Amino acid sequence: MDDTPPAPAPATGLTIGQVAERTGLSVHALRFYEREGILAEPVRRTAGGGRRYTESDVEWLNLCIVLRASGMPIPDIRRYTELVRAGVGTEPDRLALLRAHETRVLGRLAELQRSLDIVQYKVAVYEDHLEQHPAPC
Amino acid sequence: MDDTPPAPAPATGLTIGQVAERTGLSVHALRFYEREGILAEPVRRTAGGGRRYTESDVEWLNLCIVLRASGMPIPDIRRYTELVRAGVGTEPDRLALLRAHETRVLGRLAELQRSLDIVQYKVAVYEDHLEQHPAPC
DNA sequence: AGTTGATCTAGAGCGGACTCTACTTCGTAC
DNA sequence: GTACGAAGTAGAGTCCGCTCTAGATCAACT
Repeated sequence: MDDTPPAPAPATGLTIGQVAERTGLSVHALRFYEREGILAEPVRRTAGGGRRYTESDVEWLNLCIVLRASGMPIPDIRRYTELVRAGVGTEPDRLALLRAHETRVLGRLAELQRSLDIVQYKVAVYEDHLEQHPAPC
Repeated sequence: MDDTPPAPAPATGLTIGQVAERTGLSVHALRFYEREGILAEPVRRTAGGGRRYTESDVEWLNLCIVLRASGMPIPDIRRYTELVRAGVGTEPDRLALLRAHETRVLGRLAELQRSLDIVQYKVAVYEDHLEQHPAPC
């Protein structure tokens, strides 16, 4: 019989290249993250084995990027992902994990700020110095 | 002739262990930093080859610690150290280096703050949620 | 003289987060 | 069909900043 379905299902979703472009992650990093188990749900595949990401995959990745940018190690992101996957009932644990991270980030911010103060102090000292002893020669 | 000098010269200065204690760096890290050439001046040695640090070595190390804590890579610290060692005339370069670092730190602070905002938003969402659907039995 | 315990050097090893390689396969274009 | 780029896998390699090991030496104490 003659059914020639115009590529129905598999054409849906974003390729790994498109997701790389949108998120700023490399395709290598995307595959790496998947192997590390930090995607909320398994990525769908085409018949040929190609990954097809949904918009919500991209949103999840954006969260992962934020967590990484704020210094959360991959194992912690994995733990959080697992809680989300486990579904209803894990909310208190997720909250605890996020709160702990919040605390770490606040600490890091404070430390950075302290260092910045010192750097700025030194900058000011050099500026003063150079103002009084301009171009040497 | 009965001179029993009470350990005159070599007894001066801090041992590597003492410096480790004061700075919080490990003795390994101290030797590593020296190899990396980020000490302002060569550390003095006892007859037997043991390192003896001065107070100003410790001060310099404290600066290095601040620079590291604010994310300056070791090669940049080395560059700064070299400028300081080179002495008078390198002040403009040192200032430029510190200003560049200041800019990076400011950027990092902004990025961290953005991430923190998102984390705190999520924390708030979970808190709300758990307030309305308390302990799930 | 013997036993600690701290230090020395040179160099290997580690943990984290990717990044890259090698080689195969898919899908579309000509 | 064949040529090409994008994608697949498994696993090795890279970079950074230490950290640790091995084996020798040293200073002080008993």
